[in-house]
Amino acid sequence: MVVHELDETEIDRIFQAMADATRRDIIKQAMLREQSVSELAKRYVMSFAAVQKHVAVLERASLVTKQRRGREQIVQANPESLRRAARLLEAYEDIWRERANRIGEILSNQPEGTEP
Amino acid sequence: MVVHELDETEIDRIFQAMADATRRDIIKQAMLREQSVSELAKRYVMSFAAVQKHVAVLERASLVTKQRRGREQIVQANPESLRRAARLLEAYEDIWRERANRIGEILSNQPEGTEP
DNA sequence: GTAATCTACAACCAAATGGTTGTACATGAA
DNA sequence: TTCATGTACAACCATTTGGTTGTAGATTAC
Repeated sequence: MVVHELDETEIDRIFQAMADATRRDIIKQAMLREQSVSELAKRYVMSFAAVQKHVAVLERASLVTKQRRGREQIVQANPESLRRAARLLEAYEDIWRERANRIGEILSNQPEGTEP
Repeated sequence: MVVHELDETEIDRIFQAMADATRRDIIKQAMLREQSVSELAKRYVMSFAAVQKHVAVLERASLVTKQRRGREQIVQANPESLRRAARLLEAYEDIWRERANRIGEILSNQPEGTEP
C-alpha cells in the first residue's frame, strides 16, 4: 500500500492533535516565535492548565517540543511532523489521480472508428 | 491571519475524521473504487454498525458522500476536502518558511531597503 | 409469497477529551 | 528572606468517541 509510510498511531496523534482550533493556533504561534507556555496561555480564554494540556497533546504528536529556560518552558514548533502529515495527504491525492488516469484510459480505449 | 481560509469547525471535522486508521483506510478504499457500506464493512473486524458510524464521521467531514443504489448505499470519496486539508498544512509550512527567511535576514545583518 | 441482504437507528458501555480547580514546588525578583 | 511567577500534576466533571447488540424497515433474490 502506498499510504503506509508512517506508523499508524503516529499519524493518529498528528491528525488528532490538529483537530482542535486552539492547538492549531498554538502551533502557528510557536512557529512565528518560540514562546513559553504561560505566554501562550495568555492568548486564550481558558485556564493555564488547559493550555498546558493542549501543549502536551501537541508534544505527544511531535508537533512541538519543550525546552526549559529557567522557570519557563519554551515551546518550539517542529514542522517535521506537519510536513509528514502534508505528504500523507498528498499520497491520497496521488491515489485519486491514479484512479482518474485509470478511468481515463478505460474511456479512451474505445475501438477505433466509433466516432461519428 | 493567513491560516484562516476555512471555517474552523469544518477543519476540526476533517482532521478529526482523519485521526483514525480505519477511517483513513475507508477513504483510500473509496478512492480506489466506489463501494457499498457493507462491502467496505467486510474488510474490517468490527461490526457493520461501527463501520457505518465511521462512514458517517467521514460524511460529516465531507470526505465522502453516499448515494443510494437500490438497497445499497454507495460510498464515494470526495477528494476536495482532502485537498483543503493538504493546503492548510502547506500554509503552516509557509509560515515556517517565512520565519526562516526572517531569521536569515536578521543573521545576515542586511536591513532591507537600505540600497540606493 | 418467503427468505436473505442492506441499511438505519436506538440503547448501552468503557475510554478518551477538553475543560475546571486546587495543591505543591522550583525559580527569579524585591 | 519573602513574594510573585511559571510549571507540574492530581482529582473531578460533562461530553464525545468508538465500539457493541438488538430491532425494524426496504429492497432484492428465489
